[in-house]
Formats: sequence, structure tokens, C-alpha cells
Amino acid sequence: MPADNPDPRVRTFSPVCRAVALLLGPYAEVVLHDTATDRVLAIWNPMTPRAPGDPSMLGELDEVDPSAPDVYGPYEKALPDGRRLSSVSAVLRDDAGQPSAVLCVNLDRGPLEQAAALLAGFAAPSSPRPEPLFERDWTERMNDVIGGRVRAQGRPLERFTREDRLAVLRELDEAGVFAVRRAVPVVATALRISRSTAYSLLAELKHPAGP
Amino acid sequence: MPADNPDPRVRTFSPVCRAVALLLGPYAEVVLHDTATDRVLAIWNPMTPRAPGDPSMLGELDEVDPSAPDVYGPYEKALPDGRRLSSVSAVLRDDAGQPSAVLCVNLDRGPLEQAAALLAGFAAPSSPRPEPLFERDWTERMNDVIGGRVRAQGRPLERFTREDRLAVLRELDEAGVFAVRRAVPVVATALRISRSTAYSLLAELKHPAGP
DNA sequence: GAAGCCCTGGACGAAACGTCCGGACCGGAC
DNA sequence: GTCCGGTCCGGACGTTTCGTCCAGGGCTTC
Repeated sequence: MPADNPDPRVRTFSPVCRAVALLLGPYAEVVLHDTATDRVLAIWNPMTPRAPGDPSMLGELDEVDPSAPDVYGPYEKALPDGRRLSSVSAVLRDDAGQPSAVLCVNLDRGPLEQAAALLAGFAAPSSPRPEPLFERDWTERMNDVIGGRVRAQGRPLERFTREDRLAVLRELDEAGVFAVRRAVPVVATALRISRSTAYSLLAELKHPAGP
Repeated sequence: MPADNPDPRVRTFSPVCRAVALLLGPYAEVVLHDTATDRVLAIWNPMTPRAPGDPSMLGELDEVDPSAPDVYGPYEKALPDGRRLSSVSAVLRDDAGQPSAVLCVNLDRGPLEQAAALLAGFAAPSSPRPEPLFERDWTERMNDVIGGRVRAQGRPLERFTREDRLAVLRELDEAGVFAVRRAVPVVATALRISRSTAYSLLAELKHPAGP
């Protein structure tokens, strides 16, 4: 599909993307974003059901800052299903030097983290956590809360109980996430419920024995 | 060095190469080969002391077979020092569709193999997670920014310059404050300007020389 | 005083918000 | 099987908020 894709950027970069996706096996996805429309151009080995044309949701990359670096990361991400990712992004430029696409590689760190934790017991004792004041945005918090619930209950997102969803929504509400614009639909999507249901559950939180 | 490399292929693909080299840390090298001269164009994170201009030694790739695939591997390689590598190669084509370069990613499998071997003997106990910090209220941030500007300029709020207001709005915008619902009117009030002016100044930030 | 710049209140369409309802679905009771 | 309570969904709807626009009016500059 990408090989005869009409978009020249996809034609140019698809070999690299396929190569990376192949090398990293089932634990990495490669995404090509269109900077102009902020949508997915192409995706290899998707970890979430995204497809070309879907919105990119990568507002974190500055739009038109010529002084910004071309390569970001690696930085941490979390998925609603509990997976934790390492991500890098590269700004790809056309012949004129203008940003035309963004390439993102998302690597599932779970297996590597487990291996690293075991190895840490035998190898040199490394420092505990150099994690600085890295401020995480609300979608990260959302993915943490949902992913935490998945892990805590040992239940995949598809078999969440009504109580699971209520608990997640309560935690996000107390964290003030719903003071952010457009937060409710995004959370609803991440929780695999409809917008209506999300508002319904939120109302239930506010009026426990409501009229 | 690769960013301002005179070779257009290096300029085109260096962000991807740097990104991959960064993501895979010290365990992978990324090499860009010139198919015409069979020499190294550029190399990131080299595992052996190769440099641009050195011969490529990749005779295994078929030269001019149009039916051959664009991506090879992963296949196994070994290094003189005993390291075992997983490699993939991608044929990169120019706008005319002619092969112009070959990208190789060489991943040291050693650490991963050790980890995998260890993990094979044990079950995977998941580790607990620390709870992240609480985000400071955005109104506090707003007051900080405005108050800081007052102190920095030694100018009371009523005599703020247009530039003062722009600076404050820019900082708040970069902090993501305006992603919060109802934030604009509140900030406008705090800045002693009208809602219209606030939106006008914000538009100016987004379209610096716009109409 | 005239010209230019900037802020303002008000108005307006567009977008997001929050609520409501009919219908589909599912598991349990009969 | 049929019924039934509970839950979710998609869609529709009215309301609120957003973001833009414009006709004034104050202020500085010439």
C-alpha cells in the first residue's frame, strides 16, 4: 500500500519506515504525520487502531519554529491499555527546507523494562530515578489513570466494569482534567465509551443519588 | 554535521537516521550508503570505526534488480569482537524511482538476548507505580506571570505596554493555559483588558505578520 | 486639528458543551 | 422461549463558550 501511495512523502520515506517497523518487530509502530493537515499520512505496525486520514493529535510539536530542533525525544508516553512507550519524532523537510511531515517511532518499553529490572539485580547498581520536573500534559495523565486501572484490575479495556469506568472518571475529574477544553470526548474515546455515556457517568458522580 | 551536509540524500534522511540512532541508544548504528560509489555517506553512532568515505562492503545487496524488494532483513551479522547483530537495510530511491542510497540499521542483540534468556526462566512480576505530582493551578501560574512582568518592568498593571501584554499572553499560551475552558476571559480581566483585545493579541501571536 | 494606532463594547456565526430520548444489546428471572 | 431491568449507543437538541468582526472613542504624534 505505501509503495504505490500517491503522496510523494510516503513514497520517499516508506522504505525507512518499513525497515524500522520490521527491525523492532511487534513492539514498535511507525507513523508518518502530515504537518499541514495534522493527520496521519501512513502507519506501519499500528499499536492503536489508527489509519491514514485520522487526526494526528501531536499538538506538542511546535508548528513553525525554525529554531526548534528536527529530532525530539526520546520522551515517554502511555497508552490507555497500560503499555508504556518511548517515542522519538523527526521533522522531515522538503527540498525547499520547509517541514512537510513528521515521523514518529513509538516503542513499547514494557518487555525491555522488565528485562532491565531483572538485569539491574545482577549488573551494576544504577541510580534509582533521574526523573526531573518533566511536566506531563493531561492526556498523559489520562493514559496513566486508564492504564493503571487496567493493570490494577488485570482487566483489558474492553471488559471494563461500569465501576471501573466510574473510578477512572472520578480520578480524572478530581485531577481537574475536565476543565480542559475537548477533554470529555477524548477521554470517552480512550475509555471506549460514547460521549453520551461519558457525560452520563460524570453526572452520576456529581449527583450520587440524583433525582 | 549531517544537517548541513552538501549531499541532498543525507539532508533528506538524516533526521530519520538520527531519530533511530537516538531511540535505540548505544546498541544500534545507522549507516547511509552511496549505491553509486559503494561508500559510506554518513554514519550515526558507529559500532566500528567507520567514517564517511570508507568503502561500504555491502556486496550482499543486489545491485540493479528492479524486482528485488526495497527492504531486506532482519538478518544476522557478527562482529569480530563477538557481538551479534540484527540488521535491516532499506533501498532509498530518488524522485525518478532510481536507487540512490541504502540505509542500514545494525542492532546489537547481545543485551536483549541476555535479558530474554533470563526472563525465559522467570515469570514477569509487574512493578508498582509511583503517583505523579499535582499540577499547579493555572490561575496561580497566571498570577505569577503577570506579577513577574510587573516586577521585571517596574510598571504597574495599569500602565502596561502593548508588548508587556503580548509577552504575558505568549508565556501563558506556551504554558498551555488557554487550553483550559474559560481561561481567556479570566486572563483578560486579570490583565485589565477586554475580552476582544485578548483574542486580538492572541491572534497576533499566532499570525505574526498576518493580515 | 488631522491622522494613525489601539482599545472597547456589542454583535454574530461557529464550535463545544451538556442533556435528553428512542432503540439496541445483554444477562438473568420466569 | 419471553420478559425485564440495566446499560450503552447514536442522534438530536438547546445552551454556553469561543473566536471574529466592526463601529465607535480615547490617546498620542505630527
